Amino acid sequence: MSPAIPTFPDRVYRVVAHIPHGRVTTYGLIARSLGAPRSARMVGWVLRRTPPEMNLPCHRVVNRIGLLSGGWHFGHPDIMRDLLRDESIPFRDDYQVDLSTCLWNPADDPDLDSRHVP
DNA sequence: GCCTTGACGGCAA
DNA sequence: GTTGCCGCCAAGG
Repeated sequence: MSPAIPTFPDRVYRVVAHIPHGRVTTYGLIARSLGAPRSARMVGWVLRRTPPEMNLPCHRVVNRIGLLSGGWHFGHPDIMRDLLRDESIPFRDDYQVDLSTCLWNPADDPDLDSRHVP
């Protein structure tokens, strides 16, 4: 049978699904954990096409400075901001989270096999 | 079939 | 410290 090679979107979904409650990560960290440190943009492209049926915590993904760059994709940045605030995620500004205390690195999760084979 | 945009990031000037 | 450009890959006009 087909080995079911995990596609790029599948890997992104898996990482996002493993983001702990009350924590956030960045597009760059996700891309880097997938072995494509320069494809952070692709992560955002994948998340934009994320089916809502997956119920992925895509609101826990922010850019490298903690800004809710994808807030408008939830209808309004306030929606994303409210979701994060509901998880007690500290905010530095109205639309910027404090990565210093809630940043989560996918590579730090032992459950994730983010090791890319040569 | 070509050009522009896009939920980004790193580096140079 | 700020501003701008390039890279990456795909979809839309």
